[in-house]
Amino acid sequence: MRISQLFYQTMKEVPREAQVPSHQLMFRAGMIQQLASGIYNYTPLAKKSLSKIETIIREELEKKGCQEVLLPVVQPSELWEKSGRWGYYGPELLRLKDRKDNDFCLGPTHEEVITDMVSKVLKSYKQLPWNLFQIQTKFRDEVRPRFGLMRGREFTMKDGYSFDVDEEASKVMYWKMYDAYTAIFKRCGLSFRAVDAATGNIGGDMSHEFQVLAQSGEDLILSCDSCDYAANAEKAVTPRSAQELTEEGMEQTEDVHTPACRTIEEIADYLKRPASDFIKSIIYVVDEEPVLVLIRGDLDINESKLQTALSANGVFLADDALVQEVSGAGTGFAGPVGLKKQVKIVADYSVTEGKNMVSGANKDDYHKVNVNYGRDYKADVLGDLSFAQPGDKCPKCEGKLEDHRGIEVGQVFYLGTKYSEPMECNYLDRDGKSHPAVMGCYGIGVGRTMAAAIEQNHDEDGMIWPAAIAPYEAVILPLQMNKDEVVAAGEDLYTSLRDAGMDVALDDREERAGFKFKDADLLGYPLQIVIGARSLEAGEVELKIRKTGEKKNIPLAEVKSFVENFLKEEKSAD
RNA sequence: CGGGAUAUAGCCUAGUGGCUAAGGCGCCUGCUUUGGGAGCAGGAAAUCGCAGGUUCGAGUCCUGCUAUCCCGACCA
Repeated sequence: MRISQLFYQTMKEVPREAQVPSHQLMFRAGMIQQLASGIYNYTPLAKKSLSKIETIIREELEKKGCQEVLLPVVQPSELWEKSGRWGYYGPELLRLKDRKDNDFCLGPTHEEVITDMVSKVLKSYKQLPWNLFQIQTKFRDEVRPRFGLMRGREFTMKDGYSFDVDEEASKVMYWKMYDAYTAIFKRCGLSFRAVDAATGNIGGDMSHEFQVLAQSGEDLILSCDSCDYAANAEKAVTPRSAQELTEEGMEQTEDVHTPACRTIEEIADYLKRPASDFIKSIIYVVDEEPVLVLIRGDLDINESKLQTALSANGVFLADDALVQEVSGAGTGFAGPVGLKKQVKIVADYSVTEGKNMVSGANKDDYHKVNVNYGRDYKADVLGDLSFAQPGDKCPKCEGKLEDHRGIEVGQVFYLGTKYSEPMECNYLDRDGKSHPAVMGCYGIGVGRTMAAAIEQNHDEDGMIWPAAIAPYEAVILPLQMNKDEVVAAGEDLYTSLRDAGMDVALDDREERAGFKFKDADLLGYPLQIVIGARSLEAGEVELKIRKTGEKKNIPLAEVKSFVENFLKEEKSAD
């Protein structure tokens, strides 16, 4: 590409809105423009990088026997009603109507459509397995889009879905995809970790996230300092377990007056006891049923674990009216003993760890002291509902968990028959018996991967692209555009590198040297090939490796092989 | 959805109720310059987010709306 013809513009300043490095730098480099909140235009530089990521994805998936399809963005509500998600997907699902007043949505994901598609073709076990993927636009009406491409509303995603005869075959497929993802992100030149993850709304019971390690990451990851255990903090297992309490030392419960003490902090302060002496009692609505959730006062309820523990489709905080109805008191005074309305009680292991705890008394302005698990109340479900903390013991070994920030660029799920059953995606086995296909699903955020690469690889001068996904692998910078021999050397080199199959740019603009250097640093070409009058007299050009800042003079005749070797090495997956 | 903030030229910003809304970046013309975002001269570019209101007078004050960002809640 001749930069003089490239559609782009670089800038020295960034808008106040851009907060994270990838957003700021992509803006300054003219790669993206914001069209609306969470919705962006991608200019040629961005599109080139995206395409390279997509190519890597396609190559690695095809190696595993995956086949590419293309499914609609606009999807009829019927499919979503069939899977049950039309009801509980919530406002993130952008719904619209056509001229005939029929309901549609913009696809935030494609389980429904693909399962429907496959069900029309699937007849026999002989056809399986299938693994289908697409690279396509998704729309999710995020409550709070932010950080440029990191959390947009409209974005490009590779989503894949596998169909197998049984759980065993599906799990083999799962690990095959795990390997493919590992290969993909390695080839993209990213430093990442695969971590145990929660499955959330999408369902299923096994999942890994591929997290690019970067300071600006939105996710908290906990990993063991001595074994290979790593998990998203919302999934990471805590060292707690259910304790058997003896009655020894348990004292009589008693209601105490605690006016206007609604939060743990207020009541702890008022009674002069540590937060860990309290039982935090929060009423949730779980699949339309009120549930009382208990946890020790110094811990927080992990809604993701709660949802999993109850095999629920969704968990939401109850509103004040429901709190009143269940507990008989205003918010802040609920407790497990003496509820006005008996509801299911779910408790974290932590409430079994102490005696004579304090909870709400289900009476306005009163708390109950000396509440003991087992004697005074029991939970219908007792489990691990808290967040693991850095420093906690590793659930797999004797090591300690340490924390990292991560950007989730991919996730793999084992789904089971969550979609194939309601959507009647069935096959006949050897004996003529019908079974739902066993599914897995696998996603990669393409734009987010690009943004994550920048988050992980930049300095104060600009981006530092991994060679495999750089918009251009190298740039040729003829410095004195008024000197014919400099211009000619640039043109020759440009032609020769391009003929050798390299993706290079030629900065043929009538600009001063400093200007070109600044632009080249900002755009982050892995390699800058500088052609200046001085070194050219000696038959040499100067190469600058963007990543290390290293500069070396090389005879013109050797440039091609040097660049070739450099790029080959940079793009190799280690 | 709660809290906070912002909206002035393509971009970044200044602008105390009062004259023709100011500067930088970028853009155009000419000269000059050519190894780290040069210099000089000239020029184009603004419905001050939208709608009301207060006022002799509003970019500036008030109300409503919209959009955007930040923190939190939320988030395959």
